[in-house]
Amino acid sequence: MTSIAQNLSELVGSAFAAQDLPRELGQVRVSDRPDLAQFQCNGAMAAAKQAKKNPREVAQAIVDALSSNDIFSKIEIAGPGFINLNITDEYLQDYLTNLENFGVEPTDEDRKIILDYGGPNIAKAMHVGHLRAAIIGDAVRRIMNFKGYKTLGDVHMGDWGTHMGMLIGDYIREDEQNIVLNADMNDSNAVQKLMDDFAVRYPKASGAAKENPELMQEARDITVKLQDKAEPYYSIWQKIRSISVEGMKKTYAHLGVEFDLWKGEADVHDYIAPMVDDLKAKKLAYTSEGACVIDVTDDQDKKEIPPLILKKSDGGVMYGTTDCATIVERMKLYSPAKMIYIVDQRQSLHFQQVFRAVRKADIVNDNVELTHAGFGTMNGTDGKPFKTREGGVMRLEDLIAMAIDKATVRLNEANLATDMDDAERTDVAYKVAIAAIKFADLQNQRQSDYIFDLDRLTSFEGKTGPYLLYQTVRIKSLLKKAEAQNIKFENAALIIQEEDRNLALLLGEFSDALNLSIQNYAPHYLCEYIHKLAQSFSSFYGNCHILSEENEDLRSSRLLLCHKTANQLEKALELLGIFVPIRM
RNA sequence: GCGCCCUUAGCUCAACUGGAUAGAGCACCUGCCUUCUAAGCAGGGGGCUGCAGGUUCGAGUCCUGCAGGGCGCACCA
Repeated sequence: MTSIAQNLSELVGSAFAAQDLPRELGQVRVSDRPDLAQFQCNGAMAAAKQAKKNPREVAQAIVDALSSNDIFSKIEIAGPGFINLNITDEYLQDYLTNLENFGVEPTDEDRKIILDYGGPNIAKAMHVGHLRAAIIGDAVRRIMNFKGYKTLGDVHMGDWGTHMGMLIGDYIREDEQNIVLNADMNDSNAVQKLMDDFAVRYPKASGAAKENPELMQEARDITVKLQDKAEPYYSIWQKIRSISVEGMKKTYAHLGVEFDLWKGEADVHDYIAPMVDDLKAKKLAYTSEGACVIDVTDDQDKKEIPPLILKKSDGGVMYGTTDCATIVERMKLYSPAKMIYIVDQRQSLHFQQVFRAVRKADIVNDNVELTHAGFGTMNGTDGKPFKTREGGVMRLEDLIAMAIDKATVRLNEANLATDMDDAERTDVAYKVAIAAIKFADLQNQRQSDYIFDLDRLTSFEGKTGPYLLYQTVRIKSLLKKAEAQNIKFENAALIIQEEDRNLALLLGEFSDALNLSIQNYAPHYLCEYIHKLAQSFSSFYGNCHILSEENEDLRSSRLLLCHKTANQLEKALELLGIFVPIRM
């Protein structure tokens, strides 16, 4: 069970193979000229080039081989050698009637896939800069899980670097470390107060260290001591970390972003010393300018790649060190097939260094894929890296709150809100808000920069998350009415007519979109598909009688088509981390 | 200086990895709520895909050069 195009690819591929041509050239895709055909295969032209034959002759041989097949209602050669294909309505009915798992074939990969899509620093308020990694990573995780991959999402927070030295240094200098040490973790007010304290103190300490070299040096020294787990630094750190994690979990939960592993840089500390010793023994690590480094250059390099620093000259470790050690740990614990880092594109040199280092050190072999699935920078409407009017970065919680407010206003304007109780209204506003934010972000291609536009992120009309929810809710409302009228349609025969055909064909594309998203670690392919499906339904809904259709067979058929559409929309949205309210 | 990325409609973005007539949303214009939710539908205008060459049956997509923008280049993450 796959998509319609994949099914056709097998047939056409066999026809190519029978002509001693590469099977892959039989790849069939949905036509980009729907006025000419439903599906197309372009392989004949490529095959002709390889075999030095006339493309139309090659195409003709394929067409002849396919013509005995009764699932095609049209097979034509067009232009230089396009093979245009239409399927019969009987085939389409049959495909949809037997549709299982939305046409998605499970993978047979049973090793783990590790997804790294968090990276927030502890003690810092989460801001909109954390949005993309969280949303894209969570969607990739959900999508891969649905395909049957065994994923592990790791938040991998920044908790072992110099920024911790700055914060701890500030507490000690002000002699206020007891605020942290004595905080009662069971008192939610105290915890909140401390988080607010971090939010003020950290920027202050960080700014001061940047201006004052002595403070910076002090922060570095404390960081080294912390990394040696010396007191009182380590105790203060532990408390800061556990409080921060609590806040972080709350925000991620609010966003509907989930992780399997709540690990940080510090968790792999014990792997570092043995790893460095091993690298020294292998003569890969050496001392340069007082630091312990590993060379990662390659003969074919066109640019200079600096070595990866494992230990700074003061003995401290950097995030490259912990990243390598994390890979050591992941190999040991999970022996994964892939590790995918969904991290800002600007980190690409860093990941290149890390990946080379661990391959060179034989920490991972060629059976393990290491990918930096980078995403573009979030810019403001002026094209520069995003800042609020006050010059800061907008907090993630503020963004969510704004979107919820806007959704609540919109909801109160609608007539149907009057009979909702407060709990339902709150739930609907929340779901609409999250859908708006997530879909606005996810529909962008992952790797290019994008403009952070608050109006767009909290927009509910047009190509938005709420539009998709709305269409899904409309179908579900119809189905509920059908149920209330005791209309049974689950076992109805599908009747494909002109009005239904586009929607029906689209239902057979789900797996194509899903696979593209997986291959590229890019949810925007799935977004594109969902939008097309929702639009196609909306058009269908506007043009056809469904519940009000007088012909009972046709009515049942259409209800069944609606039912399948709703299921697919709801599932696809779920894979993006978007959830559908009962009504809106 | 070296290297990576980007430039598509007025704006924000797509284009199934080289295919046919480059598609959506916003904004603008024209219709449609006494039939299933108007957060909607039907339709319209709007493009030398930054510029110039090249590769080939075929280029927004690949190669070269140029212009403009962003980013990264040893002890921050």
